[in-house]
Amino acid sequence: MSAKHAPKKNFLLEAMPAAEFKRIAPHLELVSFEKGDVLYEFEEKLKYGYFPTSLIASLLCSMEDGVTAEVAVVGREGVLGESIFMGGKTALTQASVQHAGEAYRLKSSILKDEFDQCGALQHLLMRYTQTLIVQMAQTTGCNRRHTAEQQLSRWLLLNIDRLSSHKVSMTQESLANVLGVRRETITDVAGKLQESGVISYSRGQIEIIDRTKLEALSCECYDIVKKQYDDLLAELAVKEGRGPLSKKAGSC
Amino acid sequence: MSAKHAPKKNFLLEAMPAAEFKRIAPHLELVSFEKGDVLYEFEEKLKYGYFPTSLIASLLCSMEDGVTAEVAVVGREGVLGESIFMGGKTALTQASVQHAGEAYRLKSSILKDEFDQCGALQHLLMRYTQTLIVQMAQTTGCNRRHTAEQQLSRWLLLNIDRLSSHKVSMTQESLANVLGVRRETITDVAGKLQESGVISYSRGQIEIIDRTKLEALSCECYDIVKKQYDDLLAELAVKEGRGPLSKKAGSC
DNA sequence: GATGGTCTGTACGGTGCCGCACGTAAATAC
DNA sequence: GTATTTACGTGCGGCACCGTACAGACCATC
Repeated sequence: MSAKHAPKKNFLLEAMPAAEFKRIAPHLELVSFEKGDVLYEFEEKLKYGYFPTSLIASLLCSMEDGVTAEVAVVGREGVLGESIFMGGKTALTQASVQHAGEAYRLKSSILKDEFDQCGALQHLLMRYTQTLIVQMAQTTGCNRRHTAEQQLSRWLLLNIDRLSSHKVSMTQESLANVLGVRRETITDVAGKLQESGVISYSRGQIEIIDRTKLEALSCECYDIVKKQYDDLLAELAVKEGRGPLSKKAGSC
Repeated sequence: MSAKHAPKKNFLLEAMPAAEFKRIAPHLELVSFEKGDVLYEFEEKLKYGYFPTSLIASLLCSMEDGVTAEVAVVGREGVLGESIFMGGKTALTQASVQHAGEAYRLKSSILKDEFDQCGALQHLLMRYTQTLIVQMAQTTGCNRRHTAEQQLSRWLLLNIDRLSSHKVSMTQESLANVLGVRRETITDVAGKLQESGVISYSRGQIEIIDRTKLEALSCECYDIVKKQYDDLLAELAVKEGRGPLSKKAGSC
């Protein structure tokens, strides 16, 4: 199931120059995942890196008592399995599929080798890792300082951005897991959002009715992460047409 | 004030092969910082990367209302200013000095150029960035799930590890800022630790009396971050003698 | 159309931390 | 040695979220 040139969109793959993409294209496999699938566990040896096209995954920190907390959201703008190219062998977090969909997977060895060519892919992956770090930092602060309502709003916004849809499929139970709160707290908070006409919610189907209100209810964390994401995309778009990325010639 | 070969210890610099170190050595400047100094603000353009030898800095996420929350701790095992080599221009977080001390600073351009040689330094910095990511992820979860007492214990342990001392100089006010809680909460929690003979505390001087108890009071987050840190150090030690790092020959 | 599973709503006491206000004691300044 | 600053202690009401328990509402299946 080797991929044609960008049949489905992953923004990082899309931004690669054609010559480089050709090298890895034969090794890309498009695979499907269901909600709840775990791409890898914390400290697990990584066989593949994943470039989502339609799925969305959460990077989760799972605690001793079994509860979890989301560290970051990754969709088609990113990649899963940073530690492959960052020089480690094992996963830095758990990665869990929140919205079913597809991703290109690439064997760790291939990904690492291509990364070590010090070409465009290296730049792209590191650049993306930066946005991931900012998202993690902001999530840390958000967990410390903001209310469940703000966090739910932020989460919904981050996810519909990555879905290009105003509908999210997610039970209160699942939301509680990613946000690291009780299921009842979600019932409470989501209920308020529904009353004020911001969302409608029924048996795991959330529909965003009033995005503007949702943004107002969210905290600055959304804006900060969004800005990073936008900056990254803008940068990727500039490179389109697959010219060489602006990298110092001969630096490697 | 160019540096001799490793006159003070920064573990990353120490782990560089001699040939590479020679290239950057003339550009390293040893500089002193006081507690409270801000090395860079979030989104600030970075002039220098910093390799701490004796100082300890916090990476902080600062919120709209002026409050802050610590995202990670960086000491002589690490580097400050990742975004220089990760391809961005601006700081991903604020970096604030918690314990006065020294660091080697290196102009961004020099650091970036050396990084782009795809040699040992690149590997080292990326490897370190990984441990940083794990620390951030764990801090996120810790903020979500653990009590102020657990977090204070974790913080103290992380810091004395980096100081090789059992004394920490830090007012309750400062502690409240990094942990993202009220000053009074620190009074409360630190008071309990003092009563049970774990620490002694007087006007900004904390002394760890019973490290074992402190570890018991801390959460698993300390162990996880510590393990990452130990693994990194072990890896660096193996490379000592400044042989070439195990990097695929000719990959660049 | 009865059954069992999934998903959501509600209720109640408990607690960890907040916000605020004020008091005190040690260090510093002069 | 008096004044001021810095650091710490305390007390009280409040609130967000927790833990637990249970009830209803919707869905699938047969």
